[in-house]
This record gives sequence, structure tokens and C-alpha cells, in this order.
Amino acid sequence: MAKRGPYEKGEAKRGEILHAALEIFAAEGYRGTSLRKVAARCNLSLPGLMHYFDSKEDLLTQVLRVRDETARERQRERAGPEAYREIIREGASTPGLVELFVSMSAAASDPEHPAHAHFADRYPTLRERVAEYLQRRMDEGEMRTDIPPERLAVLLIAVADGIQLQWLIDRSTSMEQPIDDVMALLAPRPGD
Amino acid sequence: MAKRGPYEKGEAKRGEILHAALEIFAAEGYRGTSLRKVAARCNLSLPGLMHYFDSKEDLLTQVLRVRDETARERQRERAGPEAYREIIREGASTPGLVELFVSMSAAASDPEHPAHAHFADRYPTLRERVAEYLQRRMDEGEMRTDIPPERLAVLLIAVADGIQLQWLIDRSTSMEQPIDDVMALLAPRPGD
DNA sequence: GTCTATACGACGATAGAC
DNA sequence: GTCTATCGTCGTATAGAC
Repeated sequence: MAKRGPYEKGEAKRGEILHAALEIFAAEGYRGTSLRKVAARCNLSLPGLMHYFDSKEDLLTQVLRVRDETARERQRERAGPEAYREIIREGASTPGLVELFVSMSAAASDPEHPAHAHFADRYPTLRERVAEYLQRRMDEGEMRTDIPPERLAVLLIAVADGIQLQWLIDRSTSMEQPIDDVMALLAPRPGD
Repeated sequence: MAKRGPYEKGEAKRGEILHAALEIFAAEGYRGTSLRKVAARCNLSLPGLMHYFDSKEDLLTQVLRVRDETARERQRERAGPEAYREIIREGASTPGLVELFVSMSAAASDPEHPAHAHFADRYPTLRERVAEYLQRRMDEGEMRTDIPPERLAVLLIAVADGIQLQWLIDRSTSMEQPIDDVMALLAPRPGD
């Protein structure tokens, strides 16, 4: 950790590459963006870039990881529908990254894919966090209790991902309305 | 239509190619399946195959189209949760095609993409059919009416698409449970 | 450790002969 | 309608300079 010397420069360069890649994907989309283009942006040859990453898929996986991390950081301490909406609103400003996320999600279905672990980890974690929030709301009597929070979490995440798919095709699709609607469906019933 | 001669053979060959492509994608997945492999299956060279399609993306788009058509045909006259479940159950048996669908969906966000029109057409049509069904259920008093059917349709489709994304990563995810759950949420409230 | 140069095989695509 | 030949680009691999 307290390593001296060339390590620092290397780590900085690695960060610069990830940042450049994220920018290019956000601007020009996932398809049609080659590693050579990313390398050029960093004043590097292609093998120079590959020195820092095992493969293209490895780089893409890490792009997604830093993206996830910064997003999580930005909305820390905010919970429930507001955080939910914030994530989605940010996605709306970077369609290229949404496309990257969806494409990678499909590609990572192969257990051999380097991003498989990332996604395999992401969903349970997300589910847990959402379920926790739902449980709290239920305890406060602000939410119906006839479906367990773990199952509702799966449902809410599916809505968020699915609405992004529709939005990618038709940008006029509201990403917030379905969120609001599903929340309305979760309002406590008279009997609760 | 009643055209004579080489046309019939051409159309037959085109169909054979699409069928072969669908089989290969279903078996081996979307990534890593080249046109040359599809061509070989049809006893054709790559340019021989390209004679029938403008580009790879054009072929993929048409694969998706025939897939959609056969699916729609098979579940004609069935409506509501049963049809819903049937589509999803069939998807579960062909992960390669689900992956293809999701990947294409992301790629088709570019208006220039050959599949853009397909998806741009697909969602409104789907929404309309679902909304129609929901309206009928509402009229019959079997469903809550505080959210208009058009908005619920967007929601239901998002759930179906989104749950597929989760299932692609974790095959143990139930694709039916969230469907059942969201249907339960739509049960009529005492006041309706 | 950092990086360039060069080369490889496979891809999608196209031109033109038959 | 189908082929052979070829093109440009992709991701990748290796050798070696600094």
C-alpha cells in the first residue's frame, strides 16, 4: 500500500484510461468504439494500453465497476424512491453507458466472462439493500405487507432495469412514472 | 407473389439461413458466433450468405423478427398472465436467444441500427395489447383501477424484460414469481 | 514497470469472375 | 446465385527498448 516509485504513476495512468474509456463510451456508445481509439485518447499505443488490462472485456468490466462505485458514493445516505430516481436520472444523461451496462449484462451471462462475477455480486447486494429499505417501510406501517420484501426487491429492480430497456429504444418513455406507479401499488391496504 | 423460377429457391434458402442462424444462436449464444459458421451450416461461403442479407445486423434483425412472429403465433388467443408466463417459459429454454434479444435491444438504441425500427414498433404494439387486456379485466371488476391501463402496461413489460436481465446472470432467479407478485398487487381494492 | 513495434488470426464487407 | 480473392479493422500475443 505504501509502495514507492513507479507504482503511483501506473495507478494514475490506469485511472486516466478508465476515465477516458468511460467518456468515449458515454459519448459515442458501446458499439463501434475500439480499444485503439481509447489508446489514442490517452496518447498510448494499443499494446501500451493493454499493459494495464488483461483484455478488452477486462477493461469494460472495470469501467462498469468504477461507474457503479461513483454512483453508489454519490447517493450514499439517500434511500428509497429518491435514491432510486437519482440513479435513473443519471442514467438518462448517459445513454452510451446505459447501453454498455445492458450489453455487458447480456454478455456476462456466460460464467466465463470476466464481468460475470461483478454482476453475480451486484444483484444480491442490490436486492439486500432494497429489501432492507422495504422492511423498514413495512415496520413503519407505510407499506403493505402481504408480499415479503425480498420478493418485492426483485420486482423493483426488474422494473428499473426493464424501463431502461424501453427507454433506450424510445427516449420519450418516462423512467420515473413506472417507479411512482409501482410505489403507489405498494401503499398499505386498509387491513394492514 | 406468384413469381416463377429462381425466386422460390431464393426465398427457401433465405428461410433456411434464418433457421440455421436461430439454432446456432440458441445453442452457442450470441457472442462468438460468426457469419462464417452460419454459412458453413448452410453449405455456403460467407459471400454466398451475404447475398441474402445486407449485413450481419440485418440478418440478426430478421432472426429476431421471425422469432417474434412464431412466438406471437403460438400464443394467439391466449391472453393475460398465461400468455405472459408462456413467453417467459419459452425464453427460459433458449438463453442464447434471450441474450441475443437483450444485446440487440441495446444496440438498436442507435436510430441508424437496422433493428431500431423493429424495436420501435414492438414496444407500442405490445403495450397496446397488454393495456387492452388490462382494461378488460378492469371492466370486469377483477383489477384495481387507480392507475390507467396504459401506464400499467409499461410497468408489466418492464417487469418481464427486467426479470430476464436478472435471470441471465442468475439462472436460479424465478421468472414467474415476480409476474405473480405484480399481478397480486393489481388485485382490486375493497373500494373499487 | 512502462511502453513501442510488429505481426497474427478472425471478423464483416466488397469486387468481380463464372 | 454463388464462388475466390482481397480489403480494412478488430482484439490479441510476443519481443524487446528504456
